[in-house]
Formats: sequence, structure tokens, C-alpha cells
Amino acid sequence: MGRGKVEMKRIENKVSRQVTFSKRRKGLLKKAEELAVLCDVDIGVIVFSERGKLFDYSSPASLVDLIHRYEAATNTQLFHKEAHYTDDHHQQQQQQQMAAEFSKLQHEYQQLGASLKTYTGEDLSSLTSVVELAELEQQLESAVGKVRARKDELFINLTDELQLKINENGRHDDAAAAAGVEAEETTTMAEPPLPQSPSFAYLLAVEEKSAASTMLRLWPQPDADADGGSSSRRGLQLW
Amino acid sequence: MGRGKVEMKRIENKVSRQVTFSKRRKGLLKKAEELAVLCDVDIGVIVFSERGKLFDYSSPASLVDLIHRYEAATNTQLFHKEAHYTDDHHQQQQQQQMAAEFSKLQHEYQQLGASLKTYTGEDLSSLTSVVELAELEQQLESAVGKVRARKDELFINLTDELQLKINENGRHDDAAAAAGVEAEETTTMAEPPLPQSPSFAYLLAVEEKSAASTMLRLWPQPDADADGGSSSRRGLQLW
DNA sequence: AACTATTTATAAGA
DNA sequence: TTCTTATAAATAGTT
Repeated sequence: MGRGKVEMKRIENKVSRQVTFSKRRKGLLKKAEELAVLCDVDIGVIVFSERGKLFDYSSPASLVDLIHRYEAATNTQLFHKEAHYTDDHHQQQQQQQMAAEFSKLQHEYQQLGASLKTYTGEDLSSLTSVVELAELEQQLESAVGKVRARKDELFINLTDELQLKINENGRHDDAAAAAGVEAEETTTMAEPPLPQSPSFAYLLAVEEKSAASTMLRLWPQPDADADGGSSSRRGLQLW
Repeated sequence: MGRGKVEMKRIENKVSRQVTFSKRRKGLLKKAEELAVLCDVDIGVIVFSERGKLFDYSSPASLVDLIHRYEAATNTQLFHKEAHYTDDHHQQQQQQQMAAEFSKLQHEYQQLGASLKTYTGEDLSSLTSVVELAELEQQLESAVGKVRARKDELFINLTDELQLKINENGRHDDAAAAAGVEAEETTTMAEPPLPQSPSFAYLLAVEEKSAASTMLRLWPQPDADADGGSSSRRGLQLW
């Protein structure tokens, strides 16, 4: 409809193209409006110019509504709306699971804390019977035994090392009685009296406080058994 | 363009309207395509018939892409896409924070567990010096003292209650030596021998296991002091 | 942007 | 629906 037929291909002349775009765009939107009015239907038109400028028409509904209708009609929305929903859902599930684990861990943490307080004797309210208390007492004594054993082990290693050093230096032949007695605590047998050196004396002074609580202890089996017949665990302790 | 002019208003005749819709819709889409081709632009057309049927045209991009471009150009997308983004972002932050707290709690939980193992004597590897071990020993002994005190307190309460019941019943004048000895553990002084009753005997049997570990204990001050000079805490224990 | 020759779209009828 | 056709409308090329 013009002075000549136009080939249905891109107009290479830029000016012509832009002019045509302007004319035909106007015509398109007019046609769209006519169709919408005459036939009472929903129409939306989106046009982007070469430079990216937006021209649109929609009636009677808004283009946004039309887009939603379009998404609903084609399930195109899956590409972002439902994808988002899926992500959300997944994320929510993860978060809920993490919250549950968090809560669980929190509970266990509190339980552990309570156990520790019980073990420290700081809070014994969870133990209501004499039996329970006695069991805890046993456990604690078992722990004391282990700690003491380890301590003595370390202590003896230290003294041995010192002995070695002293022997290498080839001096210090004084008789040191007190140190020997304290070391006997765990070995329960006589060791050669340890020579006294300035550094060794310092160590003994540091340990004197704890060593003083375990001067003499005798019993059939020093094993730290968790439970069982405690009737066999009898002995004599002097401290 | 037809046999007569048409008024720009809804065509009331249904058939005419539908026919016109069909013709003009085709024309509109054709015009849209021509515009897109001739002018090399992006065009999208959405048409819903009265009955809701969708007719669309888009070129060269897909309608979905056009819709995205439309959303981008108008910020219409804020209505759901960006809202979703905001939610996501917020949710992610929350989740990260929770993850951080979870990790922290997990660490603290493990620390507590290690403390407990240390306290139990189960794992003393964290204590490398004799001094540390000696301190733990002291703490444990303090704990033992507290537990023992609590146990004895409970025990004495029990025996007192029994005594009361027995006195109310006004019978049973047998001499019960063993029970008396066990009660002495904490009181450290002679109490009148407790009369023996069937229920009391039962209780003693229940407690015998724990009571067996503290048959006789003598020392200047039975206080369970946390620290201080332990040089004064000496005594004799037979169990 | 206006003009106008011409093409195209389409209303009405079949 | 589709075809026909008279005619309204759109628009290419010109000014």
C-alpha cells in the first residue's frame, strides 16, 4: 500500500528503515487497539526499537496482567517464577533441617554442660538417690586414679630425664630422701634415691601441693573399673 | 477498508465480531511480522480471544525474552522477580548466619566433650604438664568431696526418716551394729545404735555397694574446701 | 511532516 | 470457515 510494493526483508537504508518503523509501528498499535475495541479482547503489543526503546500497547488489561496470563497459559513462568519457587522451597527445607539439627545440638550441648557440672560437683541436683551419688563418687575416684597415674608417669619421666642429665654432668652425690618418697606414690616400690639438683628441687616444690594428698595408698588392685562388685575394692590410705 | 466504514466500538453482533476478530487478528500479526522484518526490531504480540484462547507472535526474540526485556525496561519485574530476589538474599543471609552459629556451637560442643573426657580421665592428652594434671586431681578430689557430702546428706536424711518411722511404730528394740557404723561415715561421732526394722534393712542392702567405699574415714576437718593448703588435709581411711 | 499514488486490509455478501 | 470484491486504510516514496 504505497507507491510501490515492498520486499519482505530488512530495509537496508537506515533512514527509510527508521521512517518505516515509525509509520508501521503507529499503524500496528492502531490496529491492535482497533482489534481490542471492536472485538472486545485483550491485546498486548511490545515493540523494541533498534536502539532498545520500548513501545507498547495493551488493552483493556495491563501488560503486566497480560504477561501473567501469558505465563499462566504457557507455563513459561516456570523459567523464572517457578524456578524461584523451587529454589525457595529447597532452601527453606535446608534451613528447617539445619534449624532442627541446631536445636538438637543445642540440647546435647546443654546436656553435656549439665553432665560436666555434675562431674565437677558444681550441680548435683540431677542425682536424687544415694545410689547415683555413690556411682558418681566411684567414677570420680576412678578418674582421680587415672589422673594420678598419668601425673606420676609424667613425673617419673621428668625425674628420669633429670637423672640422666645429672649423670651426664657427673656430679651431685647428695642424698635426697623426700623426692624419692613422693615418687613412690604410684610405682609402689622403692626406687633409687634421686639426686637433688636446683631444677629438680624447684619441680618438687611445685608438685608438693598435689603430691601431699597421696602419700600412702595400699589396696589389692589399683584398676579403675567402672562398676561391678566394689566389695573387693578395700584398702588402707594414709595421707 | 471494506465495503463500509466501521465505527470504532465493540461489534455487538457476535458472529460479526468473531469474524472480524479472526480477520483482524491475522492482519495484526501479519503487520507485526512485517514490521519486525522490515525494520529489524523485536516485536511481541499477545492476544487473548474472548474465550481466553491465546494467540501470540514474537520475533526475532522469544516472547519470554521480550517479557524479560519488558520487565527490565519498566521495572515491572519488581512485583515478583525482585521481590523473590530480596527474599532469597535475606534467606541466604539468615542461613549463613545460622550456619556460622551452628559451626560455633559444634566447636563448643566438642570442647565440652573434650573437657568431660579430661574430667573422666578418659582422655588426658590435653594435659601435658604435671602441674596441670595435679590441678585436675585437686579439682576431682574437690568434686569427690562434694559428691560424698551430698551423698551422706541424703543418706542421713534417709536414716533420720527411718528412725522417725521406727519411733512412731514404737517397736523393734534389737541392736543393729552394722547400720550404725555406716552412718558414722560423715557424722564422725557415735550415734545411738539404730533399731533394725525390715524396711531399714532393705535400704541398707541397697546402699551397701556405695557405702562400702567409705567404711571408715577419719580426718581433722571433713569440709570439702576447693583449694587452699592441702598440707592440713591428712588422715586415715579404711575401706 | 505532508502528500498521494498505490498497495493492502478487510467488511459484507455469498 | 473461505472466497469474493468493493472500498477503507495504511503506507512507500516523494516533496
